[in-house]
Amino acid sequence: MPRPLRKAKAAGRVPEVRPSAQQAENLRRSRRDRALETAQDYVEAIADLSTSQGEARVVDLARRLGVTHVTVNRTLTRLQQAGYVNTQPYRAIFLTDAGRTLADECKQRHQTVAAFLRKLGVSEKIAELDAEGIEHHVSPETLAAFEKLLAKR
Amino acid sequence: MPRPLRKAKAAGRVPEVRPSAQQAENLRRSRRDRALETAQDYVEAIADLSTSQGEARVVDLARRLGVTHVTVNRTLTRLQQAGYVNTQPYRAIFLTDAGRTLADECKQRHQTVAAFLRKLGVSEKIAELDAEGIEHHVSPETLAAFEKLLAKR
DNA sequence: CTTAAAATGTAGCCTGGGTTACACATTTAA
DNA sequence: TTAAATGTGTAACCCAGGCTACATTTTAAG
Repeated sequence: MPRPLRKAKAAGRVPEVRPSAQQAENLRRSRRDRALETAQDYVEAIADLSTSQGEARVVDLARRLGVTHVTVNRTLTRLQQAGYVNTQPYRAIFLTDAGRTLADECKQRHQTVAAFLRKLGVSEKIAELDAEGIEHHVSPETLAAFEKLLAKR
Repeated sequence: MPRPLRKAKAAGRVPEVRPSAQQAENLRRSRRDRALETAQDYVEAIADLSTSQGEARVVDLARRLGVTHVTVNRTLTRLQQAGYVNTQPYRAIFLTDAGRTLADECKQRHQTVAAFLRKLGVSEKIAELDAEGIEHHVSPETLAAFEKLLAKR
């Protein structure tokens, strides 16, 4: 008798159909969120540069984001279509109202996450590093929990 | 007379260390990490399925990860090249030692992050959801800080 | 005022990760 | 035993987000 290629299906058994579906949904959301991360990183960088340099230019963004100016350029096209920025050839980049709102939210959240990590005893540098990745996955509920702990003492 | 073209920057050159450079480096790391997230999600899912179902099949993975079997298939090819899994056509998927090690680390870290969030007062469901995204960005130092707080009380 | 340097734009390529449509293999039930 | 159902594989496409190489426009030095 040949070795069975697969195990027989346990008839009538319904082992945790839900958990798997829930997990899939979580992962799907994780991936969906990723589409917004770029926009958030960009508007945050543009806001910062506008403040510190007076205006945001493609090269500055490229330096700040750690990519080439080509990537910045193409991404800005998408962000403009999405309504976050206004750009004109060879001119500085400006945030729309929506972009500014998003930037403010992101900056606030980033600072909360970083401060939270520092409060836990994480070093300055690592807190900043981890916050950069974590911030995009923190729901309002979790953010509130972070703030609550920060308010203590 | 043609104007001299700008010389391309030497590849691999490290720019001066500046605040902006630091931020760029953080973001670069964030992106680099993303390349590992998929591997982690897959080996974790394979490990879980192997335990709960006796073996991990493509369809089960697809269901669990919330993608089609095509995506699973292509990703498994890469994971095999990376040395995390062993696959044969029409057969179950097995983790290599490296894959199992990675899976264990991930599972452990995921549970820590989720437990940490719950301890902060985040609801079960949201804790699970956020942990799914956050876990990939938690450095050993931050994980240790999470564990430390979990040990308290 | 010229012109080289710097900034910006464009073309084209790569990879990862998602999809649908269809082909082929295996399991299972009649 | 055979045919349908299920699982797996492959082809071909899409989009985001990296890149290099080259072209064009601005800007700034002489």
